[in-house]
Amino acid sequence: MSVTLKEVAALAGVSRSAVSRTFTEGASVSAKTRRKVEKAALELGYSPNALASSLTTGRTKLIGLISNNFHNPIFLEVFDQFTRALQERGLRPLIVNLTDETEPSNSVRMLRQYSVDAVIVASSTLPPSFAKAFHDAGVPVVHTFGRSATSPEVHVVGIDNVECGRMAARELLARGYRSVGYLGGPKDATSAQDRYRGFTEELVHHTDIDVTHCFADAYSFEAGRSKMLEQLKGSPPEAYFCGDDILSIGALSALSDHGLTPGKDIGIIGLNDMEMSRWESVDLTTIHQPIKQIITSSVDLVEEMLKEPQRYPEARIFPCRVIERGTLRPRP
Amino acid sequence: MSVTLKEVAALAGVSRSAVSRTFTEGASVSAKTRRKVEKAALELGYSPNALASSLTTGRTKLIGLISNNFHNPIFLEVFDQFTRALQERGLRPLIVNLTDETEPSNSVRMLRQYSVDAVIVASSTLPPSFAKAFHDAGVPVVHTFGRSATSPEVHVVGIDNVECGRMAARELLARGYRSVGYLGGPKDATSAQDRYRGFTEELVHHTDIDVTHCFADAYSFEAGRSKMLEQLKGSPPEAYFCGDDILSIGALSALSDHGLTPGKDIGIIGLNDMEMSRWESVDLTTIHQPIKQIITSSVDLVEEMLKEPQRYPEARIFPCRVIERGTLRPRP
DNA sequence: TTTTCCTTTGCAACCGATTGCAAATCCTTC
DNA sequence: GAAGGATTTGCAATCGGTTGCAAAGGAAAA
Repeated sequence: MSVTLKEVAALAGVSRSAVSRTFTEGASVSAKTRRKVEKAALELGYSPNALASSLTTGRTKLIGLISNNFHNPIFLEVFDQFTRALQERGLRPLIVNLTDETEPSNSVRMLRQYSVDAVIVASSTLPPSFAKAFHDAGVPVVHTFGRSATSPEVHVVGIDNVECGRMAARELLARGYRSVGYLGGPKDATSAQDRYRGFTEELVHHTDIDVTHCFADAYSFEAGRSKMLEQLKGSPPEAYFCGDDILSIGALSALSDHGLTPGKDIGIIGLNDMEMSRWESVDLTTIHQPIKQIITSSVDLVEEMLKEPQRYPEARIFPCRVIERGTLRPRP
Repeated sequence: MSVTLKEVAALAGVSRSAVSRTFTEGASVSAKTRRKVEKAALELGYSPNALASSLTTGRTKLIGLISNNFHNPIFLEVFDQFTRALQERGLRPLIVNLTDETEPSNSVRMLRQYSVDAVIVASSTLPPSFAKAFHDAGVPVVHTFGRSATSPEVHVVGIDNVECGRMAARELLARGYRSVGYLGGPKDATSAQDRYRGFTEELVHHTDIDVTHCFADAYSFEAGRSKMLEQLKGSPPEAYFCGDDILSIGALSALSDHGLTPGKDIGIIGLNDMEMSRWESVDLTTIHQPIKQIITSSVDLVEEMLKEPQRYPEARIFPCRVIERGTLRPRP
């Protein structure tokens, strides 16, 4: 079927080692043999079998990329960035889509079977223990969008979710809202928990402000929408911090059902600043999360771990900032 | 580092073949040795190295998944479906993100280096020749969302784009629009071309109907929006067939800029019926493309090609249907 | 118990590469 | 032209498995 080292060696009239060496960076080959080999390789259409070489080198350049957020449009951007960043560095993403049915522990085994060089867990809804399982199995791991504080054993790249919660609270205060709510992601997601904590912490001394909260079932449009519809049945606060742009957009849809104008009747501030939030029809005030930097940094970190597997774990935290658009009333 | 066959064999007190055989379906091992081996494997935490075995078996269970549409939200659904369908069958997706910078021919070489068992080209904007390159290199390939007519050498799964164009034209006619336009995807995409052809073919005998057309630069929100803004500078037709929902949504945004109400002032019909099109705020009349069936069928086809590599190429075409929502005026 | 046949087992070669080591070749330098 | 050192080369072992083949073991039949 496909051309092997041996055939190239035969055609070039050299040993197999010579061929191998012409294709490995920094090996010792004379210009003459290199020429012969390259000619033969071209003629035969040879390119080395990465998997076979991984056997001896111990490196596959395969990186497991695990996620479970296939219903949040931000993840299209995330995948785009990740796949580009990885392939720019000659690494190949092996995707794992963690659905509710799939047993998480399976993915550890499976990725080990394919001897991935490292794993990126790209999700804020997977527990730190999940990322740690890879670490324990001896697989270098980076938890992108993970919780920074309580993950001392695993590299984390992302944002300070607690601080984002505070930031949202401050923003709502600054605009004079007297009652505010948090509409978070799933209760068991660390991001939802941390944002909640920051949000309430910031408001705890403002006893004159009414604070409520609730958690959506998922980071998805439908979840945000239905949770907001539920809220609107009662007496909702003046403004909401939604734990994610897609929740915000779901919430906006619910508002519109009730004939409420965002920014006027009810304030909404999101988190992420995904492309869609910039659309004129959405025009969502939100907290910008520097996705691209986070992802580039994650892949940098992966590369560094390949060189130095026992590297001491670190948390790389990127600052966020409020992007003012049309879904909060103006500052007084 | 990781546990190997040899160590398990040693612990279990059997030969390496015995261990190998306990882990390969349908090999001949007695219940007794199987028990011994399984015990030892469990104790050591052994799982076979898929890549090493691929060397002899010639099967990696790696499937190349190539796309370039990372700016169309429908592709999040597409990736979700593909990754699930593949992993349900024990296959692993190796993603290639074809950006403008990446040389397409590189991806052929790269995927061969990783000896993928097959390749899925999931894009309607890549030329048939791209898919064919894999075929020529001896790699089984399925072109999902590809052009059916002119690709006799490669398996294609998707829809009849010409027919969809006709369908859109008929729908606009049925609603009494007297001037209609086609706002297509990139001019060099076969899907954009075929939809255009069907659309104009259907209208060619309706000499009383004014037909115009234009092509957006990409299947993206921004491209749809800016192309529609451009159209609105002139004297636009009464209704548009947009070659994709995301183009439609971009177009809707442009309409709203001009204070035009879709369905009332200007009609829009899209194609795809992605999740977002169902959102109340979008409420897009569109032609439903059965994504899930297309993807399941693509993966089925991949599986069948693994069994029978020289399988005669076929086109699997799925019917589409109009989904009526709010962006066309009612039938008279 | 012996013969026959079927199942299970281990040996050893092989898959497509890499790499340490020693031999061979090439350059310098005298 | 020979000695010396630096490069380049090929051999052979190795990575972690699979598999054809022949030998060993077991069960059934005689």
